[in-house]
Amino acid sequence: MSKLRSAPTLDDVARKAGVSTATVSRCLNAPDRVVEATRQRVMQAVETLGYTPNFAARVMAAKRTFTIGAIIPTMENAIFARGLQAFQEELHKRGYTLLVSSSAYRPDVEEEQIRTLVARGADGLLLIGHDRDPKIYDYLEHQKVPAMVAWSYIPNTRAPSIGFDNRQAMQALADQVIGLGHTRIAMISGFSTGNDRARLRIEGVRDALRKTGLKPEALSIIETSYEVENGAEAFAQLISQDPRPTAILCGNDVLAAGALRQAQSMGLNVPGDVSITGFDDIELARIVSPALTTVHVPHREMGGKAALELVEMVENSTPGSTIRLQTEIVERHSLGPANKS
Amino acid sequence: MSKLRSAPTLDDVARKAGVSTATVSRCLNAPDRVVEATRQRVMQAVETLGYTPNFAARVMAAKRTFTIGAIIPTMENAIFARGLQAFQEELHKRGYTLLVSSSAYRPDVEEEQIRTLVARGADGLLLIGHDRDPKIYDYLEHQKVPAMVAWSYIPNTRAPSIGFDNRQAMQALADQVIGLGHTRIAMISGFSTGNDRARLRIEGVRDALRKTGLKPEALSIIETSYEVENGAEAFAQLISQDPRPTAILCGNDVLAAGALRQAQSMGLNVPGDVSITGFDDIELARIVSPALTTVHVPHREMGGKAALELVEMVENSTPGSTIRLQTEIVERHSLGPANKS
DNA sequence: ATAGATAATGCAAGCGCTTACATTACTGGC
DNA sequence: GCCAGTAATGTAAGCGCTTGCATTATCTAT
Repeated sequence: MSKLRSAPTLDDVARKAGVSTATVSRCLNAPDRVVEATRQRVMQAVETLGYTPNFAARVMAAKRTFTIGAIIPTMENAIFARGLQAFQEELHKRGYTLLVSSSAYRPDVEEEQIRTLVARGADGLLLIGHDRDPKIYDYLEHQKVPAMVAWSYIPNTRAPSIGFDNRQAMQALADQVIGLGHTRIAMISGFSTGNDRARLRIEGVRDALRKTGLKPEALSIIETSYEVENGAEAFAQLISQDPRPTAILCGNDVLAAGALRQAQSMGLNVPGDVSITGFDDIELARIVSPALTTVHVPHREMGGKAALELVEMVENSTPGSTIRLQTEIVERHSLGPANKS
Repeated sequence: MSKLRSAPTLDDVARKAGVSTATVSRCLNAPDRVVEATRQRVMQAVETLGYTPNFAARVMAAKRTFTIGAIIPTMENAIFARGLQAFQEELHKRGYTLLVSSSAYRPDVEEEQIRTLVARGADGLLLIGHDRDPKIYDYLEHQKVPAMVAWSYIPNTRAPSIGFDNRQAMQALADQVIGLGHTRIAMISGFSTGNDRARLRIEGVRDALRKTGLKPEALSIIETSYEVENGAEAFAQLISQDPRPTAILCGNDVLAAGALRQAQSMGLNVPGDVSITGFDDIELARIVSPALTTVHVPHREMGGKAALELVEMVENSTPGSTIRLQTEIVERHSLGPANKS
């Protein structure tokens, strides 16, 4: 029976070049183990046949995929984009391919994605934040797939992490807000269950309040999902309180952009009537006006180092180290002194 | 020699359940071809062993990956995010997994990514825009990997596409601008080489100009890459012309946001002194103030339908059909009547 | 009961590659 | 020139799964 015309295989190349499949394989994976003349002949054959190695077969034989998986909560806004880009670039330099999927902030979806990625043979995984069912860490351990957590820094957890201290960073910002005379402070946060970053940022604000003798229980917080609309809505709700807050700290820039828009559409001056702050310092923070005073996160550095660290874990079976990055407050124009009215 | 403890295989499950590997395989892939009692026993074994099928092996044996690849120009802004999300959701419903990578608008990178995705056995590919080396289409054809183009609508091309008529959409917007009395019009576009969307949008503006007897050659255009900064810079350059343009049409919302910011920082009122328009209607368009008058693109619809269409091509080896979607102009506040000064 | 049909299961041949090991082709030192 | 030593290449055994076909168990209608 004649073979159907289909993608050429190693065998076809070998036959065409008059060598064994082993030699072809070596040409592709370890060119220096093959003499010049042969290599040329083989490469010639590869070229004319338009041969592309079959990934699955290669993986199967070599037990390595050179693939790293990453699961991020969302792709709809730019929060993770820049860091992920750096992650991918660094990975690429090291010969790895990145597989990305997004979980829409849903733990069940995340778990499914993790399993999918593992089944696909990801050599390692990048996860965002620490909070997740411990069973998942068990599973990963059982499958011997190293995982690294990013966007968070918490030592002594199941997985090593690279990130910043969300709590401390937010506290520093709150300190500054308080220093400007604000006492009626409110907060718009992402949902804090299952999201250590959101949770710790809230704690950070409470810490700052406590430090200056303000009652942290009095802090009114609205938790919502990270969308502009929701930021706007939450703002409307908070600002209608009596007495009205003079500063509204937002869990991220997206929420802050929403709050800002709402303030403006309500005819409120920012920061004259009310101050608004963000977190992350994504591009958006500089686009809105007034530009957002926010916490700058070293996205690219985080992504790049995460890649290095993860590759190290994969290749040398090391446990991986936990790295703390610094954030800094970037003062722009959405935060001003409290309006003592 | 004792086997190293490693992930359990089909064989392990089969042995544990006292059946053949074929039966286990069927339990997993076609449960109704196996009798209840056996299935339970097998599932039990799967459970206790913590078995996860090996993807590469499955692919190799089944010649199908249930994977679709997508290569988008960038993940750094939200232009493709929403559409891709819809694409992914629809794919997921149909049992497919999406692999995404970004090419940073570079043809060479795109080509490499295409090859990678094909080598990984993607059953189909989603590409953005038509413009690319014909060799790539040859390659795809040779490898028998169906590809669908999105974000563009051009009939009778190498690959079927789903999208909108960029030229006509931009012309409609330009018509409106002209209708408002603008005659000195400038444009900030993305690089048009290798980017049919950018190219056609420019043509659209020229068409509108021509239609009303204005000279299309007089249109000054700055081409730059799609970043806020560049939009700002281009704006500064265009606005310094004498006579100064009264309307600046931007190739997308990101560029428009940059232009807007620059206008404001130069103390120019938008749209009082100069009108600015965008394209795409991403979230950003509603966040900036004044909110952008722009062209609304049905991102989610496009993504969803692209998925349907591509799956159809993959599963039934159909050539795929080309679908045209409608855009509409959304009037917000960055476009106003020409200031006859 | 029993032949004949049908459902459930098992057997075993690949899928396309990598790689340990075996074989063959070159080196240079004498 | 010959031999040890090394470099280049070939041989073939899997990797873990799916699936066509063969076999065996179960059912239906007489």
